[in-house]
Amino acid sequence: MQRMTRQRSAVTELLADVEDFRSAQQLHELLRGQGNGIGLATVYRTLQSLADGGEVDVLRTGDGEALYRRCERREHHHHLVCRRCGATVEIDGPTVETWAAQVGAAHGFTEIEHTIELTGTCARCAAEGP
Amino acid sequence: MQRMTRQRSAVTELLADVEDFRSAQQLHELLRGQGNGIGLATVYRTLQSLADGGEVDVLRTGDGEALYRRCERREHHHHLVCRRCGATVEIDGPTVETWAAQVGAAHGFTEIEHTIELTGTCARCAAEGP
DNA sequence: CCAGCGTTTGACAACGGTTATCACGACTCC
DNA sequence: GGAGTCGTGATAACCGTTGTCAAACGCTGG
Repeated sequence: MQRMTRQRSAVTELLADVEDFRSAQQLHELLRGQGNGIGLATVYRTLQSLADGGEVDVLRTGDGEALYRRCERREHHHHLVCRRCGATVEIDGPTVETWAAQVGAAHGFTEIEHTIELTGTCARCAAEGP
Repeated sequence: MQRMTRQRSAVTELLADVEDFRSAQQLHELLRGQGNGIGLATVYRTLQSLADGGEVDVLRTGDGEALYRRCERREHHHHLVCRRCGATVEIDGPTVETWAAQVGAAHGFTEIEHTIELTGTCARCAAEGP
């Protein structure tokens, strides 16, 4: 049975405020910074259980680090992420969904899943220059 | 300057034989097993340099492990991978390329890159049952 | 309100994949 | 053949993440 603790609500509230994908360690630091004492292990556990429940989305960075974000929509969708500032736009692409299913079926594969993530530089970051 | 050593050619030859995505550690074991003494660090280094040169493709598994594979085509493409046996089909999708570029541009993002990977169960594995 | 009990927490250790270190060996060019 | 360069490999360090376990906590029924 799931219990509501101070730590758990601190994490969910923080996620509600933060727009972009953040690592577990960043979230831990933020919580510490705002006076909410919390253990790192607890942050990981909480994020994991939220992810399992589909409450947050998980993204793997190029070097294997996991990033978390609370998304607007709970249904299946993808992301367009700024490589500079992490700003994120939620995307849904009926086009690619059907494309993925067709390609899989064409090669005799079943139970197709797909990972689609777009990365770019957002307008604001592009304006700032290097 | 790149030098051709016994270890380097052992890795590239092994990659030429192996069809599916393998982890650095698996490749290391294979090399050891076939009598080719080689250090783990060297395997990592070699794979990294091959990946930098676009000679092999790198795939990140769900838990952050890196998998390597020597692909037929050097141009940009994607993969359909069997989640059971690792069998891989190379895919190119003009559809998704243009879709990705359009979606990015529509949100003011520039220098769009995309990650698209399909996972499924191949016909052979599906036939075997659980 | 309180006691009891199962859950959650958190400091810390352990883990697993990857990368850095550095002494040694191999190769190259003169 | 000697000097300088580059590659190797055992080992240690790294870093994100997960396991451990006693203590603290939240809930529930009395």
